[in-house]
Amino acid sequence: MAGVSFKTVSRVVNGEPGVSSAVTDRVREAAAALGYRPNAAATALRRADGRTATFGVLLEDAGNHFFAMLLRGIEDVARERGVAVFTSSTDLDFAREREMTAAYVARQVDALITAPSDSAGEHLRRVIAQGRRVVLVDRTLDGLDVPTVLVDNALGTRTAVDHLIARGHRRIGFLGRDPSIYTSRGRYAGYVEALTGAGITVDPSLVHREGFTGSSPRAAIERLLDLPDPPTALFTGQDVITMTAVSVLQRRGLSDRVALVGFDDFELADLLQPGVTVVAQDPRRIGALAAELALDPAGSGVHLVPTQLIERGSGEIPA
Amino acid sequence: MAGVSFKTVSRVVNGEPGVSSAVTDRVREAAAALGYRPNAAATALRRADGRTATFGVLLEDAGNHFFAMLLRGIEDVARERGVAVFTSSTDLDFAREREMTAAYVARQVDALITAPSDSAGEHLRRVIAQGRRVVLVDRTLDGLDVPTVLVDNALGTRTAVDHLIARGHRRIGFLGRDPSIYTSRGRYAGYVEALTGAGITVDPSLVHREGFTGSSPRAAIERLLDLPDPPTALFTGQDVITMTAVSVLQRRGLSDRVALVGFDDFELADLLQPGVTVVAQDPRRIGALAAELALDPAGSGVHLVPTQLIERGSGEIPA
DNA sequence: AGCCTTTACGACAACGTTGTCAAGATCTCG
DNA sequence: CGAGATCTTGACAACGTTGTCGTAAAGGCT
Repeated sequence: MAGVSFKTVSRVVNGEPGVSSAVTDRVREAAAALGYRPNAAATALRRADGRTATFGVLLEDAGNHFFAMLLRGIEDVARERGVAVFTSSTDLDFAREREMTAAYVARQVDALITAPSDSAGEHLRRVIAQGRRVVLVDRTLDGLDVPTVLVDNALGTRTAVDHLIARGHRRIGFLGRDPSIYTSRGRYAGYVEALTGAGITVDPSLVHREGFTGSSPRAAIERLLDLPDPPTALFTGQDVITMTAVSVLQRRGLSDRVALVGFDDFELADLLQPGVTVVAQDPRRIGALAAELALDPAGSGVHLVPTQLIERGSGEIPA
Repeated sequence: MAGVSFKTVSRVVNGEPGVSSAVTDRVREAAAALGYRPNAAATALRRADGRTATFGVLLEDAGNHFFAMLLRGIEDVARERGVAVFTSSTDLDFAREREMTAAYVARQVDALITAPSDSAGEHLRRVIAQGRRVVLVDRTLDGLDVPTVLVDNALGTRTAVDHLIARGHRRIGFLGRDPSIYTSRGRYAGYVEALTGAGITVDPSLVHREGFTGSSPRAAIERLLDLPDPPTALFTGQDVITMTAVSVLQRRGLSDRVALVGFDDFELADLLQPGVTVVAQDPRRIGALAAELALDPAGSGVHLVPTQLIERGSGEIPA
């Protein structure tokens, strides 16, 4: 339509030098009139560096507030740099994790940003060996030397449990997710450290770790509260479990009697009665940092994003 | 490595007939050993139908619970069918909307699933004219004959406002988003219909529509409650505004005095005091339906997903 | 004017696949 | 045992770009 070779179009579109301004204008006009967009598949295929300007993001659940905000953080950075983002949720299903990793690799993503399960080590190693960039968020795996963004789960939990201990609590329940989840292990470790640091022995009957016990968090909380010598405080190791605890405590009229601190902030935590004290993460920042590491060829190492204890009432109930 | 031509590899990988089982095994072994994955860019480039098994999803905010769940619904269906999903949030910024649409078109998505702004008509028309599949969710545009998934915003709102009227309320505040948002217009229309249907004239001083008024929802709620003759009930036209209303009412100690019904369900709505009555949508179903329409070449028309009034207490406070 | 440099373009190969076609090997059946 | 059918495989073009190179035209210098 502009009466030039397709190579000249390529030059104009990519802003390469060596095209007269008259021809440039003609090409631009024709491109606008036709709604021409370069075919990204062909571009990626031909480019020397093979870059596709695409990330693959693989998280547990894009419907969960924490991961949704993490995704927003990735998006924010990606959009600025013209990178498109594939997303998918695993729901902790390893088959899906493998399948989606393969799907992203087939689509030649420039980087895979993922919160891996413990089992992911093997296939991630292959992905890395093929020279594809991998960035880990929220969770990590031994022996994988890739840029990683984490929080100090043990430290955050220690802060929370110390906070409860300082208010006189000795019997503090722990409600955590399956220990096969990296964050869950760190949080349990922090709980144990805090208690032993204060000279309190860990009472296994106050500990619920999903997958070990088999029962649901709700049943576990009920069980703890039904003990002859029930806990005076609860630490919950994830937002969903925290909300479950709030629900159970409310239904039993114990909201103002049993202290509660949860890991992860969530919407409306301040509007509940009492407000829920939490160890907050900054998932948007975690995501943004991960995306920057994915874009920076020199990016490496483990980056810790700090957590913050937010007092809202539930964690300040004395023993 | 398997000692065959690359065409034979293609046959094995795609399960085409006419390859002996011995060769198939050799190829599979070699592929496994090398971690070979077909290059999706090359495949898409060469395929007769040009399919990329990729969707582009463009919503307002993946961090908002409604859109996050909508995205999950899309993901659920997409994964089943081997489709990868690009996601991006516009935050109502039209420049981003255009930019990301172009980015998805360049990447040859099989379908663009989007909640369009009013301004998107022009560029979407071009995208459709180029033969690319477009599916609208949550919002629609006149003169775009594409598969669409909506809820009946006016009906849902009428149900909510009728519910308040049935409990004796006559002065019912309306707190909505910018009328440039499709859903916001339908919800306001439903509010007006319900009131006039009950013989109540709409009092403009009880109506806040962001963008018209200029002020924030929080300021608007404060203003309404400060009126000499304040509303006895509020209808809030979106989850974020509902949460703001809960916050203001709580701070003023009016939670048990002023009735409240909100559009959109949200987490913890049942754990607030009182529980928040809402007109709930089923965003996951909306997303799943949209994805199915995107995959089905025969999919067309406007599909309405029903809303449901969930009574939790705040909407049952009498005048 | 004659030569060299620069500018502005096009021709062509290549990226890694799939679709088409051809050809050799093997099987079937009278 | 031979002719035809079928089965298995490879050669080659093509998808829409980018990178390399060639070349005609224009410009600069002596």
